[in-house]
Amino acid sequence: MPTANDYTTNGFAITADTVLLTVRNGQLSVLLVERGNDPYKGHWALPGGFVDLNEDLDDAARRELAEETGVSLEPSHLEQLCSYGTPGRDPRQRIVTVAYLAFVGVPTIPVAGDDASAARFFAIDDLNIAGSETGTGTALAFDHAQILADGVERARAKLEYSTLATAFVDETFTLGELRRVYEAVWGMPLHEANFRRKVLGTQGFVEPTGETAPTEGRPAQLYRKGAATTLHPPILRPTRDQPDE
Amino acid sequence: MPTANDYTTNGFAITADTVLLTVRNGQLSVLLVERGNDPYKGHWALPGGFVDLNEDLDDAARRELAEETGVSLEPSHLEQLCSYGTPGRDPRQRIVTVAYLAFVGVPTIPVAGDDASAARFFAIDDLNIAGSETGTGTALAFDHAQILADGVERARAKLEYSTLATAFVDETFTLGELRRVYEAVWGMPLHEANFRRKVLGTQGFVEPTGETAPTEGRPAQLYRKGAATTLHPPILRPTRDQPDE
DNA sequence: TTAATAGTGTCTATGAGACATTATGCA
DNA sequence: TGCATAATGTCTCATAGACACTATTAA
Repeated sequence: MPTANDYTTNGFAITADTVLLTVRNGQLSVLLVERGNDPYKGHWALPGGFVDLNEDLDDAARRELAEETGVSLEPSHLEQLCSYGTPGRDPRQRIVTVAYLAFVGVPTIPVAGDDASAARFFAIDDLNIAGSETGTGTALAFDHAQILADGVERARAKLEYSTLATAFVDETFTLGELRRVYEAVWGMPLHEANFRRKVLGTQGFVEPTGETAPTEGRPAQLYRKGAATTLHPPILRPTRDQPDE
Repeated sequence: MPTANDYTTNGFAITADTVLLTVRNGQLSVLLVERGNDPYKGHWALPGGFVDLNEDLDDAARRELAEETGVSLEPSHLEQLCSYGTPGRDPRQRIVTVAYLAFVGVPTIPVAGDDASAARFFAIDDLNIAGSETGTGTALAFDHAQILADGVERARAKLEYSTLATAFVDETFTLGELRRVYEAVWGMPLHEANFRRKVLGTQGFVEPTGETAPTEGRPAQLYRKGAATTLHPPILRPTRDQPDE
């Protein structure tokens, strides 16, 4: 098994890093690993690592995620985010990182790292990234704060026009659970009745199972993901009504 | 000046290719270069080439575009599209291509190639790419047909929620010209009166200059790009009303 | 009974699509 | 005058936001 040092040449190296998002305790959260080696030893970073010379990019992202965190992903649940290759972003050599984005529900995640010294979830609001108002002092390695910020914004946008939200809940779920996903990712409360009307009015978004689940109040109908992947019409974020200006 | 062969090692190489789109004669078109060397000698390809070891990715995209086609772009008019790195996509060695997307108006383009044997525009509908119905036999080099298809789809989507269309017209333009951009990119006729109402009703999209331009019929008001970059509300493509199914 | 959440009904404002009509240039 | 395009007005329908109200469970 190659280690990072095998790739330290005088040419380019490629890494594949993954922004794995989930919703835990009502908060949008990301899976990070603590780096066990320099550079940035002891800092938290996105799981990922060097792409092998005969390995496809997304295969590398899945392999590194599994090695460092124990999380195994279906190939379909991984989408490319962006690539980052500014000279100097890694002090060792010229490295171009292809970043991926993944969305999972909480119960599917057995976090246990092999290569990294630790792996755990952080609430986005507790990290210092662009687009997050609060944030204490957890400084991410490399330019991973920027990558994470780009991934969070992509996720927020995709909730509007895709069925992505169903990736964050169990196989069956209530509309309240689905709404709390939207609220956690967008960071704002939604109107319960209107949300229900929009979701049920969008063909193929969810379909009822006929069963109910207990809640604190009245039991809720259970739904499962429908056949649609894109939403017509989209479910838009509430008014960010100031034009650019 | 390094040539491609300088990069042929047993490691990774990075290329930066650009999908440069414009609207010519009412047709969405892309700038391609004819390859002067193997592999794919004589085939048409996206302009681009190898990234230097101490060069930023978007700098390389602009440099290669200028060298091969004579087109100089502002840095701001270039956005990253996606990266393509499947093993075997280039027969020489393992190459990861970072693809960029650019939008220009026709008059800004003095096409003249240095490195490539020829450079010219092709109407998207005349190429064999996904998402294009017709298409004669121009086979693109490498996986550039896929990259081009991804770029075209990105452009179509961005017209909906951004002021991108103003990048395809002159500094001042009529609403008819702007509408014909939308019609060319989306490949469908738009309702003239409703288009006008939506554009003028979107804060910051366009602002009147007070001057007029002659047309075949009644002279049209001239507008220039406004301060907005994103559109609230978006101008959505007409009904693709069949859900996924 | 109260708290809490699920679920329904309705009023209003807004924007989209469709269409009719007028305005203004040129051949 | 006829033609082509620009520009305006208006009708209808669908959807979003807001809000009131009912339903069903547990404590």
